[in-house]
Formats: sequence, C-alpha cells, structure tokens
Amino acid sequence: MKPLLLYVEDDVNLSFVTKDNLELAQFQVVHCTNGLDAWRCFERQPFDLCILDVMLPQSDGFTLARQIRQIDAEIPMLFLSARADKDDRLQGLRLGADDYMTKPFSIEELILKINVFLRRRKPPVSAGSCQTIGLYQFNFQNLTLEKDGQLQTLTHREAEVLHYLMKRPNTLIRRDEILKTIWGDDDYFMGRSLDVFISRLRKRLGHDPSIRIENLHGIGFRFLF
Amino acid sequence: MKPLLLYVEDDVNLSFVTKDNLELAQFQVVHCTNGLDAWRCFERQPFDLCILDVMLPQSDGFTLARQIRQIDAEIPMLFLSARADKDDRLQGLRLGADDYMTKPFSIEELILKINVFLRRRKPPVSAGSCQTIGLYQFNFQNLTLEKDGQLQTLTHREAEVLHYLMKRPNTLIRRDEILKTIWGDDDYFMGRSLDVFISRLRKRLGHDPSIRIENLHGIGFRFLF
DNA sequence: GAATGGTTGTTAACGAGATGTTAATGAGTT
DNA sequence: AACTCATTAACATCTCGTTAACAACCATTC
Repeated sequence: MKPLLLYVEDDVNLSFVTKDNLELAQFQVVHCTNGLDAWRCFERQPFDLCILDVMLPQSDGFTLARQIRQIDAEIPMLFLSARADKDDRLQGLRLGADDYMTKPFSIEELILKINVFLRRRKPPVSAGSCQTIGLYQFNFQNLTLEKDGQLQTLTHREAEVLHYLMKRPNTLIRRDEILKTIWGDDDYFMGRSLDVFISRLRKRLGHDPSIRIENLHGIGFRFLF
Repeated sequence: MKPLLLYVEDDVNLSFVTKDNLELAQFQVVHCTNGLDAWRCFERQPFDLCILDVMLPQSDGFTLARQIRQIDAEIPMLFLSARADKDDRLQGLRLGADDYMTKPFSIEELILKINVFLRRRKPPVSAGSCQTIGLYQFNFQNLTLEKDGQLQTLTHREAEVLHYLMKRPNTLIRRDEILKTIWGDDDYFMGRSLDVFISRLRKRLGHDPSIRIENLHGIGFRFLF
C-alpha cells in the first residue's frame, strides 16, 4: 500500500512538479493550496506524513502544524520554507516538525527524508490496512475478515481471490482474467478451483445479505455490495 | 536516564564546545576522534544515537556508518559535514543517515534534531527493560521470562524469536521475514529450526492461555495476546 | 418443452507439503 | 568429561489447494 502524504503548498508551479515527482516515487499525494483546505483534508482521512509550506494564505504553516499536532502527536511533519534563517528553522522544530527544508530543495533529498520518517514511524498496533465491505473489515496483509468482533482467518488463496474481487466492485470480472492473474494460467481444473473458492467466500460473507458474488454465465463474476 | 550519544569528530576545539553543550542539555556523550575508536566504543556498549563527522582520520564517516548500520538497523544517525554540497547529503541519507547538518551548525538546532529522533525511536526493548506479555515479564537483555516469581532463562535464539514476535503482536509475521532477520537467510533447515523454537516458546508460554502463537499455513505466524 | 451439452454450485475426498514435537547429533564451552 | 544449545533427523499430524463427484443451472437446438 502506498503511503499517503498531505502536501500543502500555494505555489502552483512548484507544487505541480513536486506532486508529480512524489507520485513517481510511489507515494499517494493529496495536495492543498491553503491551510484551511489542508485542515479539512486532515480531518477527513488519516495520513502517513505531512509536508507543509510555512508561508500559506489563511493560517500559516505553523498554525496548521499546531492544529495537527494537537490531534496527532505522532505524524511526521516536514516543513518547507523560502526563508533560510535560523530562527525560522528553530521555531519549526520546536513546534514538532521533524525536519525543515529550504527552498529550493532537491526533490531527491525530499524523498529520502520522507523515507527516513516513514521508516521510523512506530508500527501501528495492528498493522496492515483494512478495507470495509458492508459489515466486514477485510485485512489482506493479515488474512483476516472481521465482523463485529468475530474474526475469521482466511487462507492465502481465499484472501487473494477476495482481494481481486474487491478491487473492482460492481463491475464484470472475467473468469480468465482472475485465473491468469492469480493462478498464472487458465485451464479447466483451475477454473473448477476458482469456483470452489467463490463458493467458500460466499459462505464466509454469508452473514451480510447486502454482499453478493454474482455469476455471469460463461463469462465471470460480479462482486456487489 | 540520560540518553547516551556517540559523537565522532576530529576537530578538537569544536568537539569540546559541542560536547559541553550537549551535556548541558542533559545528554550523556561519548566522544571519539576517529572511526576506529568509535567502532570499538560502539561494539562495547549500546548507544541511543550517533553523531558522525563525515571527514574522519582512518575510515571516513560513511564507512563507519555502514558498519554501524550492519549491526543496528534502528539507531538514529546524524551526519555533520563541512561540505554543503548536495551529493554529499544525498549519499549520507542513502546510507541510512537520518539527517545531515552542515558546519557551522547551530547547537540549539542540533539538540532539537537529536530530540526529534530520540522521540521517534521505537520504544527500546533493549537496555534491560521488561516487556509484559500477559502474566509474563520478558527481559530480552537478560534472557529471562518471569511469571509470578517463577523465573525461566531462555536461550539466545529463543529470546530472539520471542522478541521478534512481540514487536508485532496480533499481526501476520511471515516465515521468510523472521528467517531473513534472525538467521540471515532462508533455507529448508533454518525453517525447521524456527519451527523447533516456536514449539519451545509455546511450551514456555503455555501457562497463560491468553497467549497464543498461531500458525498460518505456508505463510507464517501470528502472536496473539 | 424436451433433449443436449456445457457451465456453475456445493460438498467431500485426496495428497503433497507444511508444521508440531521429541529425540539425536555435534560443535563449542566450562 | 560434562554441559549447553542450535541444528538436524525422524515421525506424527495437520492444512489447504486441488480434484472428484454429483446436482443444479443455463443456453441452444430440435
């Protein structure tokens, strides 16, 4: 799963290039141009790291940082600033920034520093990201499927198939496509195997009637929820 | 307990001032003037953080950093350098440095940065600290596992495996990951060895039914408590 | 709509390989 | 020589993807 970054920067040209580069480096980036928007984003979803420009229209970077720190004492924050002076840097660090880069900065260095802090991030209590399907929580990394406290452990193949279906809900997924991807090939027996797994998954998800795995005769399946 | 810093720097005047300031800031500092001495110090006792000058007589800072990283993948490292150029900084970061400061640096900034990384350090399991698992107290350093007065002494390998499992409770931990980390490689016999240790640990933890080491067939284990 | 041929749903059985466990081995220490 | 401990061996047991078997279903043809 790609790390999710919150990038706040009002310079349109710079932010365009930077975001592009970060995405190339396999990060997922949400970009905001001012502190207010950034704050709304931050409240809406959990990020892995923040990159904040110090000079921002409406609420400067420091204010935003303070707000964020109040909610999340752990999230790594990198500051960007055009001003290089010492007091600025010190204030940033005192506010709970983890590093302070001066513009113009090297994108490569930024990426390395991001990785420093992602590496140092304390492992979440129960690692791996969950996906929600109806009443269930599916954790692909941990092979778990949870419904109000009840934990099922899936087998490797079960998790693979479920994961594949979940990536494309409510659309037609061809049999041969699944087989090629997960089994690596497509023959009669693999097809039968797939059917067995579909059947097992239906049973595992059976307690939520809003979830269905529909068969389209001769073509494939549709995962509905 | 004051954090213990390893400070490697050959400039006598600078190091004198810096060490003094760091001690004022409530750090305990071991200062070495060259890479060889530093390496000997590092092997002798566990440090909380390293501050390395890049230019050193006998083995430069980068070489030292590489050596240190091989033994300890976690310890935070800050580089100091008179050279400010970008390639130098990048090389440092790639080598596993956490930050790179250019001389002359502000001592206050150094202290703030040290604190950033000490704060981010994963909670030390070393240094004789105990971890509680259910009814047990596990001390990785002393290889002891205690339950209401009853003391068991683990072997080195047993402790390593338990330690690794405890770092990530309730998550799937892959076999190959454990083997790569603890045994350094992953072949059939090492795998069997791991199974033997899992079995022994289960027996040692057997008096607390709330602790379980679950196997996920073909993939790894889950340490539940 | 009955017959046919292919597809899918479901359950059970199978078996290769993974794991659990105990004991034997042998290298290194005391 | 006695001891410690990781590894290897040996054997028992378990798991899970596959295969089998049969029933239900669908589409097409007569």
